[in-house]
Amino acid sequence: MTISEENYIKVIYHLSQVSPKGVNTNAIAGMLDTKASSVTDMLKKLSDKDLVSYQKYQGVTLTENGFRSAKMIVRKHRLWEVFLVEKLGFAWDEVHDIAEELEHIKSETLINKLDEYLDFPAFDPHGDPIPDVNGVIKKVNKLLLSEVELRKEYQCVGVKHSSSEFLQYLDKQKIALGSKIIVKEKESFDDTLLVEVNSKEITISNKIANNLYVH
Amino acid sequence: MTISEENYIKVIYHLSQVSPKGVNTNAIAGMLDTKASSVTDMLKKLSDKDLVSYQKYQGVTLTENGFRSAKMIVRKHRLWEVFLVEKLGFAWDEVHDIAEELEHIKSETLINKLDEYLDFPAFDPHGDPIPDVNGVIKKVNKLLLSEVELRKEYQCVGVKHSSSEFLQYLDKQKIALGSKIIVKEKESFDDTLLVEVNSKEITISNKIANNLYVH
DNA sequence: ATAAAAATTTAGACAAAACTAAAAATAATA
DNA sequence: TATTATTTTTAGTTTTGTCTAAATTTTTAT
Repeated sequence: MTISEENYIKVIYHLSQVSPKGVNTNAIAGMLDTKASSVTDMLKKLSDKDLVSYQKYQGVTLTENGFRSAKMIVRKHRLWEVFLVEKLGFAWDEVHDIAEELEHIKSETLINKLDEYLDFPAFDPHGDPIPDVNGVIKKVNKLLLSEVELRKEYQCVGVKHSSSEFLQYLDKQKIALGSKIIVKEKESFDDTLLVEVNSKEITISNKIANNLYVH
Repeated sequence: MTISEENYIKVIYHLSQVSPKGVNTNAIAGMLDTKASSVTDMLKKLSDKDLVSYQKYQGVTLTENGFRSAKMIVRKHRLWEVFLVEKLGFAWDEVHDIAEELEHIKSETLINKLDEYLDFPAFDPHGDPIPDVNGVIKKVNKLLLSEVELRKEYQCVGVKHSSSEFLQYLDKQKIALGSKIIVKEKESFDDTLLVEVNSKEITISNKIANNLYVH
């Protein structure tokens, strides 16, 4: 697989989680910052290689092969992110682009040795699960902070989108994965939350609450 | 720079060490396993980018820019090799191809953090020097085992070519970088050496002696 | 010095992955 | 249902890096 093919497969994998019955050409184009016509070309090629099943105008799904490949790319991406944060001391908002390159390094042995070196982590620095050597993904029932019950204690376990701005906001508020969090009040007008983290009370917008997973 | 451009620059850098007054088109083609005509095309492009100075039929040399870039690629390659051996437990004959991919990862920050993580090594697992962040390379006056004086103690510091077969031969003979070595006798007929390593006497062919650096 | 050999470059072509513009199919709406 | 809007595909180009075959330059050898 070329780097380009891998990027398509990965994007189709992620989009499949939202639209399992078929991913749209335009959606793929949007994610890859390319044109719909380029996507069509690539889908034909991926279909010939039995990585996706594709019929004109109907969207694509991953085949067994494509699904396996996708999980291995995601595995690489997330393991490299752990390495960058845990070993090299990068901040969690700095690692995505570098991991985007590292995920295309070919060697199977490399990634399995890296996995071992990192002590077989199950989650990456953003709380996303890392497929193991067989592609098995650990499930956690997490919910968005915006959906939790009042006055109950939760723990931060992940972020929905890992944009730099959002992650840096969390850093500034000293909210990290593992932080205990309790929603004290919910403002019914704009869904702003009054929460307790690190024994301090802060207010959190609905937009933030909609992007933070707790457990 | 594209990956392909980087590979050309790196090869020109290595060949320049042997032919400093101009590297031949064919030599480059040989190293990259490509055709001379492809090399000519690329040399024009690299020349336009001021990475090499090139005039038809006269061979190429690196410009200041090209030289700096080349050293950074070599720096990346060798730092990754150290990482693979020291941290991930690869054998020294297994790391070349993987480092060949890793050397093209773009981030400056990444490589400097890796350098720090590895404790700023000056040499890679094969004894080759690693350019520092400013491109400065530590020189060591090393000589080939075939050129040393009899009965004097030397230390292995590097290999000339790091082919798997050669490295595995050294492993088998328990010769590692840092091993003390003394040449006891030299057979004048075929230049075979009788040497002492690890308090054991072994015979070493001229071909081996011509590929092992000592100090 | 000249012919033969080797090395290098040019010219033209190809595959991969992208693009633009136009055509076709599907979805949405009056 | 007919029409419009949106999405997707097709057709034809472009760029990058490669190739083959032919032409040119340089080197070697007679």
